[in-house]
Amino acid sequence: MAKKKETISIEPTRSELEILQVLWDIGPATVRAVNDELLKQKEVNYATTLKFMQLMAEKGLLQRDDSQMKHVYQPAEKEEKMKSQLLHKFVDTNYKGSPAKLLIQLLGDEKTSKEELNEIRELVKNIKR
Amino acid sequence: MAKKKETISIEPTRSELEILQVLWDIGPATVRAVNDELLKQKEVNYATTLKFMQLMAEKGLLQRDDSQMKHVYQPAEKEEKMKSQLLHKFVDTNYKGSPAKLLIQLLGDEKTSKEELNEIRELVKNIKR
DNA sequence: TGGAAGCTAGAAAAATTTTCCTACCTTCGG
DNA sequence: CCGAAGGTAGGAAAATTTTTCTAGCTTCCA
Repeated sequence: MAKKKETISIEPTRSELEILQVLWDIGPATVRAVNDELLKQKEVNYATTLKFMQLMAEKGLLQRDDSQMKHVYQPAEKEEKMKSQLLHKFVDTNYKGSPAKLLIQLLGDEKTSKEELNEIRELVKNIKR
Repeated sequence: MAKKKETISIEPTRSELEILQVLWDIGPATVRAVNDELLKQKEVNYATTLKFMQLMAEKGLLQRDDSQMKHVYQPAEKEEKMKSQLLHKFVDTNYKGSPAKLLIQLLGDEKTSKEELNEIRELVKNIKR
């Protein structure tokens, strides 16, 4: 039996991704909870967050349980799946589809700390099989 | 003497990045040349490309030589510098600032081919010292 | 030399993304 | 029961990004 690998059709905008990230981090939540989380990062209006989450639910980015007065939202897709898709798109766009090119950039980049570099080396060493 | 590391202030939009990529690939070029390149990928209107490049020059994303009738444009920044910045922003947004997390995703991802994985291993092996 | 072809620039429209006002409903404490 | 607090939905507006039309200038060559 083959694994299903459909592609997520709707790509989140920046703002939508912020909301998704909050939900992945804290789990299913109300608009209020998400908004409170966002407030820790930047100024946001409750109505704006509400509208986004409603739109995202319509688009299929979020699922919502509206059986209660306080609707509870959660991401329609697992974080890993969405991130995988975003990463591959990023690699396609910026590294002509070659993850190795991305890695080269990472390894050669002054902004990548020594600790990060060591961590990366460890990772690959262990995977090596 | 300290190295300069100013941050590029303006972030390119998707469309702007496409144009930058063409210019990085083919070198300084006229709007016509860029548009022809873009046409290989998708349908684009000359006037649209022109307008983008004009705006990008205004924003400082491109530099232009308008001493001749056919203006010649080129990216204001080196590809590596811009890509580095985009990558770091991507890592911040999606991997909480940890490049290692990104790598884990890459290594664990079914969509990453065996060839790519091997290439990555080679890379890190060679870098190791 | 006359006109077609190619170029830039300005203005505007269209499309998408983001923001917020406000009306109305439900819940809850006094 | 009443009013305050907090919830949703609808409708717009604002801001940003993308697209296109067209006027006017220059070049080129038939």
